[in-house]
Amino acid sequence: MPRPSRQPAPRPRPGFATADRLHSAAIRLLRTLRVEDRASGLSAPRLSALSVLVFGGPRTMSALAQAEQVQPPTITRLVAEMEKDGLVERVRSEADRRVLTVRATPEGRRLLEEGRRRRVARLAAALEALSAADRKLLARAAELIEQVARPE
Amino acid sequence: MPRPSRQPAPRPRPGFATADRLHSAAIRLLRTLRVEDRASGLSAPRLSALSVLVFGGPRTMSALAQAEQVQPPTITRLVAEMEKDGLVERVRSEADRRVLTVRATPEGRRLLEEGRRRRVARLAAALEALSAADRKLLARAAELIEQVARPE
DNA sequence: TATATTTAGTTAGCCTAGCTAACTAATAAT
DNA sequence: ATTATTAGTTAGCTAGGCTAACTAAATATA
Repeated sequence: MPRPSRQPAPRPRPGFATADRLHSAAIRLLRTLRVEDRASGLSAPRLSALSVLVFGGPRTMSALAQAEQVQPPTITRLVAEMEKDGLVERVRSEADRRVLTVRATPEGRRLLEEGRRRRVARLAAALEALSAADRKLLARAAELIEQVARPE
Repeated sequence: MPRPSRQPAPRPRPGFATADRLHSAAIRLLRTLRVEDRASGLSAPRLSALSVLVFGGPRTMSALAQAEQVQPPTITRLVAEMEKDGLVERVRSEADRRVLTVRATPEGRRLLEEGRRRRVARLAAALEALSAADRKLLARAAELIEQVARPE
């Protein structure tokens, strides 16, 4: 008996099952590592913004909003509070006086890197349960994911 | 010249570099897929809680709080609002009348699964840029990550 | 059995972080 | 010169985080 629906049967993409498993694994991985974030004393939005600035470099308010997938007013306030706490600095652009460039302060960078070290250390400890070959496979997988997960 | 620090030189763990790369890759991956979440009309905390209930099954308020790594009052309110919106239900336990079990409603499940489908579809599309062998490698990597990222 | 302790969850009240709408100031286009 | 566009802010609302203090049920203890 044919399917009664009006739409054609969904053609299964080759990588759908893999995508599903990879998606779940990534969620579970980050959920597990997130427990280390409490120790930093920074909220999730602050850690996330700081990570963009530290690992991706300084950028304008708008660019930061886009990276964080939030609206501009959210960034205005977040950055204002973070600046008050000495985590970031805003610099007015000479070329275009409307534009503000935000960058992490040394203190902000230090805090973020410390937190990241804790997360990565926990993951590294967990990876020791694997064989060297499996770790190698994961390293390669990380490369592939970076390749594929380019923000469009 | 020996290092002047008081602590012994940090012995590099075998998997530290791999852990670092994997961590970055996972962050970038989920950041990329997150753009699909707007379409669900649900906030990040709601999607996250719903995902625990749908994929991990019903659980008590406390267990949900622990899974979400938030304090009990946060869950009380989140669940109350989600119940009002028909996403979850609370059921008083017969055995212990203090305990409430939370579960997703069919509507909650439907919304979550739709959203997940969108995220996974986007990832699957991206994976088509890879060779079948590379996709196979990622499937294996997902298994390894699941193995390693057990919430302790 | 009566009381005390522990446990599950809620309420109150505060702060941060999300949003839209409406604004200012600077630049670019007409 | 004027108009339109762009970058960011302000105002004001809602959702979601916290701690402290509470209620009610279950468990332990005197």
